Amino acid sequence: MGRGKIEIKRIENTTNRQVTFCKRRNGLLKKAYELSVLCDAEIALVIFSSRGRLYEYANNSVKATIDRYKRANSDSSHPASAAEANIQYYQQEASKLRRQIRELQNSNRHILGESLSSLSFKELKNLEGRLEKGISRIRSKKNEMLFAEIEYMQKRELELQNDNMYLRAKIADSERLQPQQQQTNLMPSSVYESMPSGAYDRNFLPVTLLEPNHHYSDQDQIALQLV
Amino acid sequence: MGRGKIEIKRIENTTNRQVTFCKRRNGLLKKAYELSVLCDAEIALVIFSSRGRLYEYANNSVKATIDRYKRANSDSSHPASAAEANIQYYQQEASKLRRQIRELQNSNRHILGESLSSLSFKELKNLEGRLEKGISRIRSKKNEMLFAEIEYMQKRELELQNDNMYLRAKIADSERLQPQQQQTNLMPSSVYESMPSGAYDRNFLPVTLLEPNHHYSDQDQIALQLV
DNA sequence: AACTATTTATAAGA
DNA sequence: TTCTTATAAATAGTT
Repeated sequence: MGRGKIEIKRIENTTNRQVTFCKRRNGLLKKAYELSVLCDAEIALVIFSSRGRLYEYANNSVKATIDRYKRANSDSSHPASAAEANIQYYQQEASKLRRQIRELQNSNRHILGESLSSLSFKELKNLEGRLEKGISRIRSKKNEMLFAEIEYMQKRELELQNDNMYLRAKIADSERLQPQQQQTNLMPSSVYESMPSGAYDRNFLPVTLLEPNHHYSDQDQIALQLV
Repeated sequence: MGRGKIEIKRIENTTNRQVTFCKRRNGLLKKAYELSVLCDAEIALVIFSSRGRLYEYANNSVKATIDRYKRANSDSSHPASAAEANIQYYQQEASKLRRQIRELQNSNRHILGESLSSLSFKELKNLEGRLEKGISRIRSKKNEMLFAEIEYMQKRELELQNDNMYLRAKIADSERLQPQQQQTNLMPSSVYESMPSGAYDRNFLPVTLLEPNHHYSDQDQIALQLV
């Protein structure tokens, strides 16, 4: 594969041999990986370069696969030791778990509209239905959060109005008791009086976005635009 | 490398997976051989198919190379017994896999609109977007299948019409040659003549639902109502 | 480390 | 399974 064809025999030129080793080693490792994934095979690959450097690939672990190799070669005759039995157990466990993961990943992919080719029309229709239900639940949840936030803000508004009234009453009192003092700016006109109150007829509402498990203080407010 | 590109993920279709395994296994063994010869490397390759069959390649011997591998790995760290190391490895592996499963299950649940309480508003919005994309992909796929089916039916209709014309011509011929015989019912009026032909102005169309990887015969047709 | 002309591998179909 | 063929991927030789 390349500019020219080469015979399969030892490459005598050292540099050339090293470069080719590097390229083909990577190729081989990649192919081993692909085979293991595509075909669900257990693979162990150990490579020593001519200068003794070690490279390896294994989808499980080289040791585990080699153990299995030894067992497979030993004719299944002699009884497995306790340790081996243990290892077998864990290997089975792991492969069960991997299968489960594959299934979940598939289902996840399907739900997000990927790898759909393997599905039948009926399955697609089913999936569509489930997605629609999911999306509507998510929207409900969003709405719920928004309304909770609005409610919170309305309560807060009332509190502030009450405080406000109380403060103004207090100021009015103090004016009555000491009318000779200058008090021009002590009683600002309230924002709440200069616009129609009540949240329902607002088109835009800055709300604090409630974060779950977050303790609120007046400092950390986030403006959120209702869409 | 082939008629189409494939994703590197487990091939779900069993036959397909086995065929691919056979081809790629041979490819991998060949590559391992070539690397060992070209670059004077020591290689051991062990492959277990998903059904447990063993394939191997080694230029020296698997055991010798594995021994060298063990020696190469054993300096530096203290030599825990192979069995112990294995068990540790698998225990870690299993717990990693279980965590992964939990995460996937969570994500799956969220996608279907369950267990939403732990999500923030922003995460919900994000999720909504992904679901919308997913649903639109699913709908595209459904449409694609329906259109493919319609196209197939249109082709089939044309074929049948042609056959029909051919048969009627033949009957007409035979009538001309043997006008003395009774032939009252030999030439039925065609369905295709008694209704406006062409699929475009139909509101309802019975279609065969193409199932992927299914070999079609005229026997297994499924009526599908277009919605 | 890139680049590319070729060779190889292989996916899909028969 | 095995063969064929169109296409994707790997890589030999070069810069």
